[in-house]
Amino acid sequence: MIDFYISPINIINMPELPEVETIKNALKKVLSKQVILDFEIFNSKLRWIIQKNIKSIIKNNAVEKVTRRGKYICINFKNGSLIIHLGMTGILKILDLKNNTIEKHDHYQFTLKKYKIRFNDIRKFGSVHWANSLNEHFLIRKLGIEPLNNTFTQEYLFKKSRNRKLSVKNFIMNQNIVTGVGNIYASEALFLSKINPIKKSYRLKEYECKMLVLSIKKVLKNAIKYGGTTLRNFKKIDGNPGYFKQKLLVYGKEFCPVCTNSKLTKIKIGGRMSYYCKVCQK
DNA sequence: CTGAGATCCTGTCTGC
DNA sequence: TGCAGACAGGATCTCA
Repeated sequence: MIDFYISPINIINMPELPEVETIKNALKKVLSKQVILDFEIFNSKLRWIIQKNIKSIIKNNAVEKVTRRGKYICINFKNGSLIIHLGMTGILKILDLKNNTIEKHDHYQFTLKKYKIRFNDIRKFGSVHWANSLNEHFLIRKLGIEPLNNTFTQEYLFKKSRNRKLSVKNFIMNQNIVTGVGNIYASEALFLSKINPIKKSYRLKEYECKMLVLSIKKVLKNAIKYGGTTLRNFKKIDGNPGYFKQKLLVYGKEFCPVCTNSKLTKIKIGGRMSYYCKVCQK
């Protein structure tokens, strides 16, 4: 009766940095110092084919620590790391050892001494990789700065944005610039910064970069505090849904929370739905 | 190198 | 009721 999920659990949920951080922290409690007794693949065709040799590498190997880099969960062993991405619909189920019911969209699982951890992903945008050296892995090595680090500053963002013609929204969602910001928190941070998401990056002023850096940090920290955004049924380790959704200012909303009479503009930028107030955001 | 657009996937929703 | 088509989006890939 210990079955519970520790990931966003429905379609239309987008695990971004706060959600992955929350999941990582939950996973840490279950996985730290544990020995992997088995690794089984039910369906290897995810975003990338799951490497067949993972089982032989991690079997009887002990987890040293669980970390996060951008939107990736890293399970670190003494000789390397597993890199897990949840894609859009990936969830991790913590199951009783006796649970042998493989459900639709279950793709792989770890067996520990007391639990099984099973990955389920409807849209198969998720992935799992083994890396002998985490920071040299192709998924990790190109990643930009962690937004909650002190090195993520207005000077950095200003410098990086020079000569860039793409929209600010796509710019801050580029994982090679700053990691972990996805569609929801990009919209939120741009609203707090009073910056129009379609503005060309090279036109950002220094004070706008300052606002943007502060807003990104604020939005992400706040979301972590509230346990990640709930779009439908995000469940934390205790099984209670997160409730940051109610805290969202513009994403999925109809009216501007500041100038309440203005209808928010809803357009696609780079193929992604974007919400902003054309009165407040210039 | 840059940036725009296609692509992968499947459950849900809309319209005929 | 049934079914076709649109839609959602993270990250990579292709192409100009």
